[in-house]
Amino acid sequence: MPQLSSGGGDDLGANDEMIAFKDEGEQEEKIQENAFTERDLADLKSSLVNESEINQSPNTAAVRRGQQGEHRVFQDKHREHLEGVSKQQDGGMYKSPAYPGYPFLMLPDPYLPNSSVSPSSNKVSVVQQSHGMHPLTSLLPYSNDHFSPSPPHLPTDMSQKTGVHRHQSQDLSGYYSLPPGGVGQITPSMSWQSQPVYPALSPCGFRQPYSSGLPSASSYSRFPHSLMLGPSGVHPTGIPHPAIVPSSGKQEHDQYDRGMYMKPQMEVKREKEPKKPVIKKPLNAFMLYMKEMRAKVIAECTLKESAAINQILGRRWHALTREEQAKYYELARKERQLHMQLYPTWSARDNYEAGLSGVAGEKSKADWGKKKRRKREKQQDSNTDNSL
DNA sequence: ACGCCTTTGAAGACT
DNA sequence: AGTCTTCAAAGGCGT
Repeated sequence: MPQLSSGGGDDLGANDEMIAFKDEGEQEEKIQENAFTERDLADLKSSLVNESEINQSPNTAAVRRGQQGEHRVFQDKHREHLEGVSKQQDGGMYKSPAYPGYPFLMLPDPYLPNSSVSPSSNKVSVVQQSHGMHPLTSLLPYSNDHFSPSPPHLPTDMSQKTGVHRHQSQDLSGYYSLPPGGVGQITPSMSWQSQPVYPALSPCGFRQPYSSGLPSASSYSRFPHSLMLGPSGVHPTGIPHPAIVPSSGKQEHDQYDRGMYMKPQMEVKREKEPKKPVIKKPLNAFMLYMKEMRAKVIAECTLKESAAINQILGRRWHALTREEQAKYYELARKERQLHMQLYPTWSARDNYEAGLSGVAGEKSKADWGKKKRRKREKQQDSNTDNSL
């Protein structure tokens, strides 16, 4: 792999890595992406409309799968690259920052209550955003007061569950400058706040400033509202950890995400029907990227449909340089580490069908199999249609 | 009210 | 080991 052969410890942006992109046609895509014009957006919109008008043609899905396969090639390679990156980073990347910084989670000095981010500081404070925040993103702000390896608010079976496959990460301190038992502070290497992380190219390809649709302060432009932290840094609900949400599906997730915090109406509902909280999955790199960029796409493309936005973001994701993507991969890795640290007993399986069952992790295998079959049948149907 | 769409990546289940 | 499935976010839309 070119990216792995980049010298074992060399900078992420080695030339040979880019050559690999070019060979895979990614370079072309990048060029196209940079040239993503308003017309492209219109095309995308119209194509979306057409897709729906063409009766959700399975061919579209097939094409998309093909494209995904294409992407997978890149992703696989990229993943391998990042594994190499991670090894490098493990070796002290965050002692000597390789990246300009992370676009979110950490706030520049002006936004930090104690201005904890400073070259001389060994820790980065992260405060809570008020709404629309990723649960795990909000994990970071939690102080040691809130953290315990087995948070008291967790359902008891979380800690007692058998078959625990998670264990305390021993190398977490390599990423977070953790005091004994402490989480919520990060090593200071992300001295990113002084540099623009992304080119001034909008998600739609518009080369126009973000001044119109986004917060006027340029500093804020890198912090979409969904990633902005709230004033207090304290979870208003009293739930010690925002990654834990009521377990009944989208609606409550939305409540969580938008205000994060339970509305009175919700409290009434909870009184009637107490539900076990759900610990959400940590966001992967792309999800983190989407979370950051979504607001910009919405503002500049006047799009609201998430499906369309996600398509744009998917393209832009592939248009990112490896260095840019690596930032998100690394951040996602950190979040996984933190999540693992906070919830050592948590498993992704806990949330399988959690929304339907209302009881995380207790959905029967049979029910899970039903859904699998249903989806499989769905795909078979589309394949059948394609073959006709 | 709830599921789908749409994206990528991680994790778990399955073959 | 390799493949498949689910879930994570988001908000409009359809049922």
